[in-house]
Amino acid sequence: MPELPEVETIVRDLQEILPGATIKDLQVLRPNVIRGSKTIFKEQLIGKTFESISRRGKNIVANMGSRLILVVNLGMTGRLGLQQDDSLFTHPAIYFTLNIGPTLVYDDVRRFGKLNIYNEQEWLDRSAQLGPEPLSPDYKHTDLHEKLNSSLSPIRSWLLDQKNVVGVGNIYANESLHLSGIHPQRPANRITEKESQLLYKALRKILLSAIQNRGTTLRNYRDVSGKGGNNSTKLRIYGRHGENCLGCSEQVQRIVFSNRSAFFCPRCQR
DNA sequence: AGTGTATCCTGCAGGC
DNA sequence: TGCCTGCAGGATACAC
Repeated sequence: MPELPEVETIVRDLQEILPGATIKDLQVLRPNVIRGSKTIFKEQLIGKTFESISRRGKNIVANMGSRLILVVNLGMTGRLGLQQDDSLFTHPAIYFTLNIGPTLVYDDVRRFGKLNIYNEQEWLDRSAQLGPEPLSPDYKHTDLHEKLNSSLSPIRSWLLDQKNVVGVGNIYANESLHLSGIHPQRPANRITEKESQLLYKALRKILLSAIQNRGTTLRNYRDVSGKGGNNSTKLRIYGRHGENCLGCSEQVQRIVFSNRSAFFCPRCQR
């Protein structure tokens, strides 16, 4: 469910709440959302204090002190929130009892999300396998162009692969490709330098404005306080098949490849 | 090596 | 109403 803008919104919310909070107790109701044994997971986390919260791609990264890192990937329907109103959590998977404030809840309808504990080195290694952050000032359009050159895969699939660039999921891949006028099935290595520059700009613009709108809520996504994001009405192409393209009024098409829907305008995107 | 597909789950919308 | 099918923001193990 959540892509970079949604995870960024949650991380900013958590930064206001968690640093300094100590985990007093922990209940794992759904063991399949954690890697490894529930007993070890509890042993490692109970008594630890949240030192800082950050984001790497679609991962929420919590520094727990003692060189221990808790990494939360929300999958499709994962969500972190505070238990101020029980009715908000339909599928609680983990309860974190803190020394201050309400209980922190990890809730996940489909349980595709995962919580992982790493030591510092393990996380560095894992993080090194991920691609660059698209919003980092170090990320240049030439980085994107060079990497595109070595791949035959359709550009929409390429954008979803976290080894190439992190944080982009199906919504923002489709949105960026529409804004830059590139067909989702175009082989990555057949994107011209000029087009890759357009894609680079589109990607950053789309992600930044979605962050400003606190993310896209189609169904399950909620911020930490339980509110949906405001970006869904701003979508230009995602989910709009059968409607008119905003640029040229041609009908928006939907096709499926790699088991995911792609939306595009046959006139604006070649 | 580098891609595409099936799979993990539950809920919901739409067709009959 | 109820049953069936398809589809949903992600990541990964596997087959080619």
